[in-house]
Amino acid sequence: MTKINDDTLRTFVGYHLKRSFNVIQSDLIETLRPFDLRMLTYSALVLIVDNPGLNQSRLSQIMDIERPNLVVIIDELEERELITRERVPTDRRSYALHPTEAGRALYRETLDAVTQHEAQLLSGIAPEQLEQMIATLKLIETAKKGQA
Amino acid sequence: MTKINDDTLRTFVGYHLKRSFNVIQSDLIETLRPFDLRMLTYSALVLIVDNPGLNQSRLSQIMDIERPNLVVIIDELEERELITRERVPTDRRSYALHPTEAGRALYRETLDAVTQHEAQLLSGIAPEQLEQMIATLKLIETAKKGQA
DNA sequence: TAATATTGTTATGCATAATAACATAAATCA
DNA sequence: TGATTTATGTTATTATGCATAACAATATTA
Repeated sequence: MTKINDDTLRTFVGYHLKRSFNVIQSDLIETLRPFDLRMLTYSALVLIVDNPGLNQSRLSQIMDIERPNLVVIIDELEERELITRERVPTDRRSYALHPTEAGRALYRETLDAVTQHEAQLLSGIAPEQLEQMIATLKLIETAKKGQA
Repeated sequence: MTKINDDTLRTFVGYHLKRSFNVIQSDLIETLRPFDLRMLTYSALVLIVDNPGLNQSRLSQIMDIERPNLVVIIDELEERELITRERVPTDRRSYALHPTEAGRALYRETLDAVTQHEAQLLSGIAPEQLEQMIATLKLIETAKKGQA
């Protein structure tokens, strides 16, 4: 069983990003499973609770997904009565998204669970080191627009 | 156009990882498009060139994907005559994967392109800062097994 | 030898993500 | 004002990534 050489791929920042993200993602999926939430439905719920009244267009922008892909997510949250779609009088094309009381309750429950699971997963890493990394990740996030 | 609040999601390391990875991934997809390669077919090609003779089982392990999902990737690389599948005499269940000359040539071309594109994308970030981040990412990568 | 495990494969399903086309409504502009 | 353009949400469609079950061929083990 000779060890496989991935040194070439290791020269890419993206390779490291993907592999580490996979670990966190697996953990998150397991954490959300008992609540019957997927990553995207969870993200959407959090953003709606924190930004009540926003519309789907804005939500799809911040979530970095296309509007058509958001429709099914919102459908699911609405069907489960975690959020509501309300016509906006001043712009009858769009819907204002609001959490229900059940939505807010689920938000609190899941926030606790997700926070604790991630903290547990990363418990072996110094907080300052994580903060340092997040600062660099933010630079990458804005690299597209920021560069020449 | 009020700014959307994603402070809650920003408390999660995974959120930052995902957003920054998206930026790098978009760039990589564009870089690979002229070569008609996707991320996974590219990764597989690189690993086969760097580890000639390995089999699909081992390759799927290092790539962190399930064996069934590797089959189509290998099919494509073989069909394009970038690699070959060769029966192993000592274990007739498995195939030894080898790059063709065309495969090695494409490897060299794409390696240059990918390296340069990533360097350009991240040119605004200090190399030491990136190295520091990679060290942290490696810790996360092994967090699953490493923790209690 | 019989039972078990491994390799590669097919089939299948779910989640994520992108595009085209459309109806409705709003904004622009000429 | 009326005509054109733009924005919002939607449906349909497609590609990609990723997981599981089941299987034939082969190898290993008990």
